[in-house]
Amino acid sequence: MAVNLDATDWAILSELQRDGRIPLSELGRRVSLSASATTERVRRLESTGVITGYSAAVDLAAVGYAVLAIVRLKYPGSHHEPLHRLLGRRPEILECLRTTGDDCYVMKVAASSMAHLEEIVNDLAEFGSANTNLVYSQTLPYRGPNPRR
Amino acid sequence: MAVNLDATDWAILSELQRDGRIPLSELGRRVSLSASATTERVRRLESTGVITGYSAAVDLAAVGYAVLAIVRLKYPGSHHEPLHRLLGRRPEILECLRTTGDDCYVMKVAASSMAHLEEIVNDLAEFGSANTNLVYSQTLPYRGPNPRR
DNA sequence: CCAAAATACCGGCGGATTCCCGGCGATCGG
DNA sequence: CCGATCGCCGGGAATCCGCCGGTATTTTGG
Repeated sequence: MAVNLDATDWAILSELQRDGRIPLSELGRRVSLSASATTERVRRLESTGVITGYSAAVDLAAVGYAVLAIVRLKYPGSHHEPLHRLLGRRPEILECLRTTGDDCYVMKVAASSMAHLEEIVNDLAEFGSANTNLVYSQTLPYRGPNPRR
Repeated sequence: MAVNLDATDWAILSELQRDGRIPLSELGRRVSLSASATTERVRRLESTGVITGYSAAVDLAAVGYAVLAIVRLKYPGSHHEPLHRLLGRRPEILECLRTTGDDCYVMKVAASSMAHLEEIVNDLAEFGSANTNLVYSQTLPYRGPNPRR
């Protein structure tokens, strides 16, 4: 599953994580490679599954989601389909991880207001006990993996 | 801070979150707009701060980070600089949110092995009591905001 | 050690895309 | 009614992408 990456590959990943829309020619310039060699590298990274896609980052507050919360859900039993259906129905649930420990699921939830958040948490509480923490600020917004020096 | 978005804007955001590298002409085709009108819309979304950037998504396991964990840190006191310095020194810490509740910080941490994870958590435990949960799987990988129907 | 093969890189060409215009039509305020 | 503003469209120049053959370096196998 793990692919071997050299310094140039890491440089490419770093640039593409910082700005996923730079032209390949510019990317080549930054990593000191010709455009075609860069293209080939990127294509390989994509086809080996290192790069799984590209996406625009959207500011939550700017689109009306003023509240962000971490919700931990203790979910007894093993009927997971209803939860999956809820994930499909609730775009406000932005991310959902299954974890070890007391809390089976950890989710990131966006809402436009506290009332809105309450509504979502009510839905979640149908499944188990939900523990909610509001997010003050993103001390460190998500950054992709970087080489361990 | 919040910007008003019409259905076309949301369609653009949706497409760009799904594939941040599609040509603007193709994007225009998908949202039924000319290339230049699309360009103008995207430019506006960028300059108003709705779109904060573009980035490539990198598979953690594929680059050697086989272990993912959620670490919650109870951090007494208000000396946050040392933690910030640690964030800069430890690329394995992928994300860090400051939250309400008992746990002041919630982080997402990637490691190549349990030993590696232990090392990182040791660093964190210098600051307060760290509570770690391993991630089995990403039930729902991060998806950006979508309109609340 | 040498030769053959494989790999990674470069440069150039045609087609597509982006960027920058001016122009058109609708909406708004006076 | 009229001028101004806004969003959209279409066109042309510059740029970029995808594909090609050719060259240098590394790897493989005898």
